[in-house]
Amino acid sequence: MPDALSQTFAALSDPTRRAMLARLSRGEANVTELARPFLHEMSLPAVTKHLKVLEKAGLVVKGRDAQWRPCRLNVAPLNEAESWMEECRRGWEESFDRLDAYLKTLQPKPRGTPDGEGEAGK
Amino acid sequence: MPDALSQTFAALSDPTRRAMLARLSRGEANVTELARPFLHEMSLPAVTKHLKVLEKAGLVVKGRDAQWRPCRLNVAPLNEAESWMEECRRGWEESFDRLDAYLKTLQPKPRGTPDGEGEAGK
DNA sequence: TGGTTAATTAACCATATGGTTAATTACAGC
DNA sequence: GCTGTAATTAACCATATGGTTAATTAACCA
Repeated sequence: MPDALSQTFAALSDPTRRAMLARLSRGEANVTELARPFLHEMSLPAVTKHLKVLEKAGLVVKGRDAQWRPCRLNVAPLNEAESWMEECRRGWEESFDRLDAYLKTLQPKPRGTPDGEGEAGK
Repeated sequence: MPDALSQTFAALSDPTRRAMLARLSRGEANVTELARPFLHEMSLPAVTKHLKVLEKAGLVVKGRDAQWRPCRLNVAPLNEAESWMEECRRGWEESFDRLDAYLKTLQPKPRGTPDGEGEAGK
């Protein structure tokens, strides 16, 4: 799946990677710094691989300073992912509005809606 | 990875599933309706599987009406995913603020900051 | 009872993912 | 030119994912 959104969401679908992003959201870090919290659960190469996933998704940009690779967060893909979700929720809310309007159409009862057991549809 | 956020993001990391969610965001649909746009690219069982992924992630709720399974979108997991991202971006923005404050500390130049080539750090 | 439609399950396959250990590259400092 | 540190690559393995076809379940209809 080479499309950007899929890569972004896939990158976010792992708790290790999310933790790395959260770490980077508080400032630059090189690979060993990033890896430190996980070195009791997994090896350094595993971290490198996770980092590569984040990089390919564009969420992390890796620089170079001698033998260190200072990494920083890039939020652009996050924004695109968020706006997809936003769009999705927007449609959902509109579908509620449409349902609401439809129900008003069905039940013209113009005076005080004197209570009622609810149970509108079924 | 049984944690909810991971499941949500993983569910969103496939274009077919996102398209199904987008469809559901405009209103309920049963499985064949949901599947229709994809039946030229994949089989019905494939769609069923995608649907199951969405269901396990809590993004879709499947009802039953005779032999039909009316599906509707549930946005709650979307909200949680979005707020994780929001939190991540928040940290990122704060780190910018901190950098800004730090730079002001370094460069007390109290009068008009008469321009400057930028190039603050390096 | 038998036929049709909706949907799922079973069995299988190829590739992707997430991890390992061991080897390798790249750089700094003496 | 060695030695140590940072990081990646290589080779490998187990399991997960995304798809297939064929069979099955479940409901309606007549």
